[in-house]
Amino acid sequence: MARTAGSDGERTEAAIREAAVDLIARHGYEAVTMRQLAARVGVQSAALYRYFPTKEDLLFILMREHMEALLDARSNVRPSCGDAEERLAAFVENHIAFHIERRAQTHISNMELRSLSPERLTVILKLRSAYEKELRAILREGAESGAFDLDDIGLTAMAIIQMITGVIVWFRPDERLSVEGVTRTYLSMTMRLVGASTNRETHHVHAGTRLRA
Amino acid sequence: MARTAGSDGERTEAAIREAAVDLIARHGYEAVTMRQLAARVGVQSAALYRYFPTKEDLLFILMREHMEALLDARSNVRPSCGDAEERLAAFVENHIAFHIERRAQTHISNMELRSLSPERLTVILKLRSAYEKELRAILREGAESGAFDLDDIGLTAMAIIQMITGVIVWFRPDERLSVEGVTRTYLSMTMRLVGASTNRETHHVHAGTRLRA
DNA sequence: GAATTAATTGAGCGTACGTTTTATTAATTC
DNA sequence: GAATTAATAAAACGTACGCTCAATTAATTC
Repeated sequence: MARTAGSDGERTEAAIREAAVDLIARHGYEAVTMRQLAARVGVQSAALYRYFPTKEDLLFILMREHMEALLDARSNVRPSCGDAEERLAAFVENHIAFHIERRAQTHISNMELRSLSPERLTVILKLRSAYEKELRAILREGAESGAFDLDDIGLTAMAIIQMITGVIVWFRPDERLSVEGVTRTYLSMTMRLVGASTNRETHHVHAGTRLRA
Repeated sequence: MARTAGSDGERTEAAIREAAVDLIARHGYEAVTMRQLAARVGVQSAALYRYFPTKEDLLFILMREHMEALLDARSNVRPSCGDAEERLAAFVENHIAFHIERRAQTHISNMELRSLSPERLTVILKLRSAYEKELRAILREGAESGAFDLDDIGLTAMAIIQMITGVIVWFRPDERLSVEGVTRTYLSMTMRLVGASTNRETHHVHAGTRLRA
């Protein structure tokens, strides 16, 4: 046989991306085969090569688009330029919302860096550090204005990123914890971490929900 | 040819483990081949099977021993039973020291869980949660005694683990940052995170080293 | 120093991988 | 409605994988 009735390039490509994100996030890039991916899409493996020249191209495209989407999401929230604490809160809230919504892509972007060629790895790492740079700028502003009290901007930035990205490792949205609740708690922890002055006030507001688990 | 002059089972097995840890941490379990591993050891791939029945057995053994070593290291530090803050400090210091010293193994234990069979995955996850349970116990004690001020024990524990394990992602010991300096900063961040009361004092002690980066 | 055990090689088995090629059919254009 | 383009199937190519087996040599035992 050959072209199937109702086949559509755009839909097929989207289906490939979707299936690839899910499979690679679940089993890892190296463990996923092109035949497995094709089967999930409902197509022969040769058909994949009409849309993505190689397996690594597919991985790279998925990762690059995820990073670009992260930077875009960030740009759309940034304009609200208040003080450092407001900006940090916006950063954290956006980060957590974005990563919970895109668990699978985030997993891939964090785990499969070593499967990229050196040049492509560089591209992804540049996008990543552009994002992290924004956090460092916020921390620096807060440190200089006295809004924050922290030891080391670089270390604090890494610690915050690790902490708030770590949510996707264990958090499942339909449990005892809502996205809002988790975001609120992480925001509170972040503020304490940077020694924000409004620390204690923020606290006592939801003192009633404390000490779960 | 066959048995080589000076060959020794114990030494060969140790060499296989060492090479496997390095290769798997660098390239990922799925990407490393038995032939590649054998070449690194300086042996034919068939020889590997004298020491490890399958590739997955090798992975599992490496991971299990790493987790057991982590729990052992923890046991040797725990007896110093002071208040919650002291115990938390001991936990964090031990955790960071252990993970910096065993970067590669930690990477493997965090990244290659999905390559284990369900039964073996369960074994590793049990060891992991036994470790995390200790942290939660410390947090609970501190929350109840009033030494700490935190929203949610479970979330705080996960946040701390993610934060202090994240050190191995970017930290390289021979840079501007010493192991001691990083540990001190992370300890300080942890204490702020849990709302420990001695927060501010600890701070001003090394106020002179602040605001790097 | 013969018998036994330990350690390894070299060849190869069966399978599955990423990818290419060619043919074929569906949709679109004119 | 013929010509063209888009989308796929089917088959296969070359390679590399995890792993096994038989043979062979080094070390150890008695």
